[in-house]
Amino acid sequence: MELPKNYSFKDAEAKWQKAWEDLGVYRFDAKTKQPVYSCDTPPPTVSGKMHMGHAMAYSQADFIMRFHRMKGEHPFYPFGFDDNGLATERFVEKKCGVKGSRMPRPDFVKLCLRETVEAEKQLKQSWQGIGISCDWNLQYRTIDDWSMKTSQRSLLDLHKKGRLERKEAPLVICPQCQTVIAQVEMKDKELESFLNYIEVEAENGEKLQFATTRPEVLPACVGFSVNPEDQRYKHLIGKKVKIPLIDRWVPVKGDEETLPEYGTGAVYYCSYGGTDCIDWLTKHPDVKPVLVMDVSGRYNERAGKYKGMTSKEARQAVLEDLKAIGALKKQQPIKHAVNVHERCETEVEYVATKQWFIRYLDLKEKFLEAGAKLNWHPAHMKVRYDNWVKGLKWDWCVSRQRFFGVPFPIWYCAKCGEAVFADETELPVDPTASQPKAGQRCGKCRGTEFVGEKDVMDTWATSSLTPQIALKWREDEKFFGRMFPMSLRANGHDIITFWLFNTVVKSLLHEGKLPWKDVMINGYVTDPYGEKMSKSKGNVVEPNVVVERFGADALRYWAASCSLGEDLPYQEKDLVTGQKLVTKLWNAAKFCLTHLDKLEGGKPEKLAPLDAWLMGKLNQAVEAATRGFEAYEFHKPKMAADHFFWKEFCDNYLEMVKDRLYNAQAYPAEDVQSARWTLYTALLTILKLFAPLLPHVTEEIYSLYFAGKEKAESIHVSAWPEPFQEFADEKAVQAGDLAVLVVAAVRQFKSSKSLSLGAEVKRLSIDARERRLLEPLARDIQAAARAKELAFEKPAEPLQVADGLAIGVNV
RNA sequence: GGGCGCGUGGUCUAUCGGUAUGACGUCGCCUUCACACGGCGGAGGUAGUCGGUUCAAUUCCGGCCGCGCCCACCA
Repeated sequence: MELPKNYSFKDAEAKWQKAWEDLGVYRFDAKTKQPVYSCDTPPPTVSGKMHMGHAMAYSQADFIMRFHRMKGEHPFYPFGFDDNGLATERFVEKKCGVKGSRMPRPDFVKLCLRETVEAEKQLKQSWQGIGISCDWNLQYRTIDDWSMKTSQRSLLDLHKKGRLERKEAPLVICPQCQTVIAQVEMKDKELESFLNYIEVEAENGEKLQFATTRPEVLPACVGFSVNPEDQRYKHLIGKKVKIPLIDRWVPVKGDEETLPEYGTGAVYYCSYGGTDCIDWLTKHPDVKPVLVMDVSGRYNERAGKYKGMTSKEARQAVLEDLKAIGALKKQQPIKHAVNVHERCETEVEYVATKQWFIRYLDLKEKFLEAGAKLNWHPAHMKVRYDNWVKGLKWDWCVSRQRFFGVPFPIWYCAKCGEAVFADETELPVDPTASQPKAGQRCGKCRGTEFVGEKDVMDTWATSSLTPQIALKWREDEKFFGRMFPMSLRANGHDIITFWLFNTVVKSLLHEGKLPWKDVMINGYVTDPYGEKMSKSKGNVVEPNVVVERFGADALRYWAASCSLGEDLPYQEKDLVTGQKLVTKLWNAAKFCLTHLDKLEGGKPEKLAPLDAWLMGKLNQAVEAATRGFEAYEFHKPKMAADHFFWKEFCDNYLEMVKDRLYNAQAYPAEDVQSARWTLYTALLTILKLFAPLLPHVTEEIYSLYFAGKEKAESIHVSAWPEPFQEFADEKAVQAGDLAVLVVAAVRQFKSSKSLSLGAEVKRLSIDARERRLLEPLARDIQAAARAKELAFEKPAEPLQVADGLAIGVNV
């Protein structure tokens, strides 16, 4: 058997990606008798291209899935696309030159659907291009009818469980752009500002001051706080103070959080000046908010003379008015961080609106317990989850004032405003385009006219259901029962607090258990200097380009080079390393196969000493690789396979066994048979160890030779190697290691004399004390050293090989 | 400001109680038979910094410095 001279990764990778798909190598079979190993991977958003971070993270998850497949488990490995939400709207608006807010929603939604289908095709190609072994028949989209149905079903279920509520909540708006903005559209900005000291009068006539950076919200002031321990003010707690300009009396509360040393130690609260104000109002429910700002970003009639102004205008006006009456006592310049709208850099405003919430703050303890039951890889990532849960202050707001998303299955009674929920049989439903089913009446006033909820759900409300979406939740109960919880979630460390946490929440609320057993958390990809890749820095490298130049196997090899959870800089040299390995594998296989035609018979009873050494080393590599993959530490299998293949197998074994293969007639038949069997077994095992990392080149070699001999049609469904316990022979390993040292010493000698490695040695002397150990390997050593004679004797000019062992080389 | 992580030869990285792994680069040598997309050999690090625990620390603990990520409108 002769392999072609060169391996073309371009041809082979394209060929195998297609063949795997055609042959259904990765197809999930619901009737399988094998234990199922399932994986919940992130659905990438369709609004972008695949980037190196994706390439790394999905490769890392794929290593694990490929390992489990070979271990004899049956993978359930679906792939999804996340295509609802703000990012997609932006993407479509930009691409088509439209504005979602300026066109009829059904038209916009239709447009988004069309564009995302197109984008998904390209993304699918990118993911296939790096050799992901998911089953594309299990593909889902977070906006398709099934996902929508699942998401709406989840909402109805939460309603039934009393977890859904509609309540007043602050919404972030940009007063400049006059629009509602999302968390992700905000950024931090260090701002030069003034801390304004304003005087108020207490009930008892006492004058005191508070300090604020936001005097403009004064018309909305409803409360006042001091620290309960603060001797200056504690006697005022429970009394009232009069806010100037609006002459409103507001209550003074005692709050631990009010720091005596900041400003004057007194603070005012407005509805709403910021999240702290909202918190304060939540803590003091007896105080009613006075909402002075509308969604337009302008003050309304409740702001009195400031009506119609924006914050910026009001700040000016309020300060002037305060100055005029002498209430502005001091202005102290300070720097502080504020949230601004990323596009126009305007400070954001908070206005109160009705929103849908999933009530879950009471379950913090449960969430912490759940987090503790998950198997985190790496373990320290759990802390991020814990800190997030402990820091939660809000229920989960799931409504968004957007267009392209999963609609709420909710109408409101046109008469009394009472919410009416869709029936589960109607799902998926768009309440803006349909009515509740016939005969439905308002539960409160018996009204028969309804208005559909216009808001759509937050994208996390749906993507937090990926296990339910993939596993046909409430559609195929038997299947779901068997498959849930899933085995593994692969997740980036940046979205532990969103995607991972939200998925845990939904799963606990719906099913009362965790969605998966294990989680593996991946890191980021940075540029060669450790900086995050971003368009604005111009340091973005595209995986498609990398695959084109170096091959998917090389890309994956790079992705395996860091430990799980670590950030990895993209360096071209690392891709070259992978490419070299692929070439080396090809060449080594080419050599082996020319000698395997004559392989006859099965496993020998006893191995030749050198072969026993190699098998001992092979066993170690197999054990290390298996342990590594089982612990999600894919870089360990990589190192084990690398080391065995490159050092032990190529550099030493092949060089030492060559003579036995080329001059077979000069050796006993059983030694030759031993060599051929070892060669076959070691090569096959090497291919298998590398198969999860380098699926293409290993499959190519396997298919050209081993597929015909072994039972599996693809290396990826062949059995993961087990150590050959019957050949575990410590003495042989020890002897082989020593023989390798002797050969290395001869090489070193030749190198130091500027001799070719092929140069003949007249006589090689090995210290007689090692005769017992090395004599069985004498012929192999002699052949590798190209020595005409080999003798166990005291060397004339000794070269130190190891402690206690010296050799002499006579050329 | 809070949390988490990281800081190892020129560059990236493994190890994580007994002076350190590998890759790339670099220098020298080697081309008849798997591979010059190669082989062999050499040089190069006292593991950010200070201090503590220990017979022994890169590895454990604490301070500091630097970097990254997540969170947070201390009015």
